[in-house]
Amino acid sequence: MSKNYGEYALCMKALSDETRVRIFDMLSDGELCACKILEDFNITQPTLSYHMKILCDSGLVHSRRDGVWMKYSIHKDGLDSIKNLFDGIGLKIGESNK
Amino acid sequence: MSKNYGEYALCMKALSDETRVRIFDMLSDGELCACKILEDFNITQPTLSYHMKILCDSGLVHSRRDGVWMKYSIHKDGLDSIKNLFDGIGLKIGESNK
DNA sequence: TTAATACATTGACACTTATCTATGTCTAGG
DNA sequence: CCTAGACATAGATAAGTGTCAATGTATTAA
Repeated sequence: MSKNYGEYALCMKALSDETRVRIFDMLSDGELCACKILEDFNITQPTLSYHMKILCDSGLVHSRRDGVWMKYSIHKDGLDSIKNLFDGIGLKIGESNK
Repeated sequence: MSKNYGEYALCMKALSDETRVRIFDMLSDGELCACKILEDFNITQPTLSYHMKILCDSGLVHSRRDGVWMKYSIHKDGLDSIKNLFDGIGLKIGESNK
């Protein structure tokens, strides 16, 4: 199974904006709706919507409707994918330092 | 110690390009000189120089002169920093799924 | 059906990015 | 002191990004 660097780059791009990496970290505490996230930032609602779309398209964040609200949470598979990349690199680096 | 999201975003931005994430992964096998890296890509030398500067500025890659050559390697501290971010998030997500 | 609320989409804009060609800088050998 | 090789910098440019105001869409409640 060869690595899909395009997908890795897409995930990194999703987290390459300070607002988005903050949102991603917020979601580690559990599911949040858009209006709750919006309270923490000085951006407009359309801008947040734009950022959430990028996070969801990357596969790192999952969304679902709950009535009028959109609930966002971390998509474990997406997180595991990049964790595996860095863990693998870390192992190889660590080995060479022994 | 609060998280420096700006630095995280900078690291992610450094890896948000497919060429750069490939280079970073290549470096997990050990130090490489620019001319060796260049062989693996269809880009010009100035473009590679541009990418290496971004990787170095992010703190993820270390560079040193060796005579005429520039040798690049992964900067362990930079890698550990983002590994800690994802590990921390992974732990919180894992806990909530127990 | 109407209104209110939450979110998405569109269009515009300034700014950033990835790439190239051309040129500059630094190091080692002769 | 030249020259050649390896890398960096500058300038140009097409494409992409983050932001907003304005508007559209979908859901719930009355």
